[in-house]
Amino acid sequence: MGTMTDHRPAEPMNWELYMPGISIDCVIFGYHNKELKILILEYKKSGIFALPGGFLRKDEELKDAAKRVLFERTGLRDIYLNQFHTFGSLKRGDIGPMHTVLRKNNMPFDNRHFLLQRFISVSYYALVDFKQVDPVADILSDSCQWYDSHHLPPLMLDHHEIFEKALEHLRNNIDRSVVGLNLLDDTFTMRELQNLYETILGEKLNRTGFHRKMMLSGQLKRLGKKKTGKAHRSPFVYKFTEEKK
Amino acid sequence: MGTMTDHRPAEPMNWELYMPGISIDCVIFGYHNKELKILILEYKKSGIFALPGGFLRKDEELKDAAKRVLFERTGLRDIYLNQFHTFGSLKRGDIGPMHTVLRKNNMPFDNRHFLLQRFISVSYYALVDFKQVDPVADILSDSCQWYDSHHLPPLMLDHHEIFEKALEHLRNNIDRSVVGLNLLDDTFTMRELQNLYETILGEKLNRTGFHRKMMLSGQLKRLGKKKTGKAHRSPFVYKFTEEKK
DNA sequence: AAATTATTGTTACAATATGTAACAATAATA
DNA sequence: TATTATTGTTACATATTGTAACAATAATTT
Repeated sequence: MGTMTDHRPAEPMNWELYMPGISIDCVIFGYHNKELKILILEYKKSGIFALPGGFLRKDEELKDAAKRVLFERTGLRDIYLNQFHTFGSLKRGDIGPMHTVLRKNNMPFDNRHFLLQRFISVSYYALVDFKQVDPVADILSDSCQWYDSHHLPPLMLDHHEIFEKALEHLRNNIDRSVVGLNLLDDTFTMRELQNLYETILGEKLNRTGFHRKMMLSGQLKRLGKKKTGKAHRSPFVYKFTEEKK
Repeated sequence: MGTMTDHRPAEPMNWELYMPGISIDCVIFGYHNKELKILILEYKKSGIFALPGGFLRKDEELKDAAKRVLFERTGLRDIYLNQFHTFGSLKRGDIGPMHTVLRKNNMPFDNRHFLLQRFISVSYYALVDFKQVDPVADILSDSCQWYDSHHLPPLMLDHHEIFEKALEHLRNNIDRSVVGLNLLDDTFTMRELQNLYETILGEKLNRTGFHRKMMLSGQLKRLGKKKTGKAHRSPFVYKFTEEKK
């Protein structure tokens, strides 16, 4: 976790520079081995798991704050980001978990500490290339790891609800080429694209119907053939006509 | 403008009870005479127009805050509400307009006044029965009026962008019966329903195709006939099978 | 009372999209 | 050379959508 690079801010937080009561949470999706993966933080010594998140600087655009969080966790810039909902449930005001984190880390605080107030969470989901990501833990966390979306650890506060809503929005957007562009390699076979769809939607799709729909959609360009080494006809490889960025 | 009832809070705001930097803005849609209407506030003596909005109490759910704003402006409870986006552009931090409002109203303030900070706006759209609404101005405003969505006055800050995004979401949700349930009378003819669709979508629809789609959707129940007084066949009246609430 | 008018409800048919099965192509293996 | 597994293609049934034609009918006009 973060052995290669460390994007953590070196200085401790100066809370004066941040908007109080507003947090940014990110559901970071990756795709590997036919599994939809999510990046999850574990707070030091507390056994508390959470979505990667951060705060909004007073001089910063919302989306830039989300980009900053993503850079700090993944080292990647120019990531696909989509704001999907803002969560403000009062049970988010449960200071228990954060209280535990501060105490276990021997950090000084009183009950009016920035982190112990009620927070409204503006939430984004991100689509990243699993292979390019080097997950980095932050100053309060001892790990930042990919988890299969079907085997998430118990998450803090309403973070599981946030994940579920993000997945719902991802499913609604699956036909936009930006999904495949960011979760697959540059080139892929039709079966690999179908596997991605089936993983995200959580259901099997008809092979020929899928093939036809994709070819008619106009978002794919067929390239050469790909030798698989298997005892059967070799598939074509495709790429999206749209540029990644 | 609030001649019948006044839902304004009697007491001046105690800013201590509210989350700083977080506002709630509402795009309130009504429908009348084949026009999509929006409720707009005009601040006293300033010529500044804005969406109805308010602030989030520290002990209040986000959606309850939006409901409170709606009640204060329309006198209605149990309104259909949908959170669609959160706006946080730095240009929202432009204190010019609010500065003007406070000054013109001879309200004391300094540059750290609650209202002069940067705000993040969690935005909802609402669907209300035009005929049941009695628009009420608030303490800073001298009017709260319906405007045709095609003839809105110039709006404060990014409020026009907020309206446009709300309309986009309304258009995406138009096939859900909740739209017709809240914008039309309990019973209506097929033509009246089609008029609503055409107004919201901003385009003409094919009559027979619309009729068939609606009947096959299963969300309509046909009642008796309606004498229109016009020299032609009288239409059926319909209602939605789903209950209003 | 019969013809006219305007709009509604229904039917028909074409065009398009979707679900499913059959079949041909082919790269490696037996 | 035959076998095997998977791919690309074609075919056909079913469902959906776009469009036009036509029949029904409530009030008005003649």
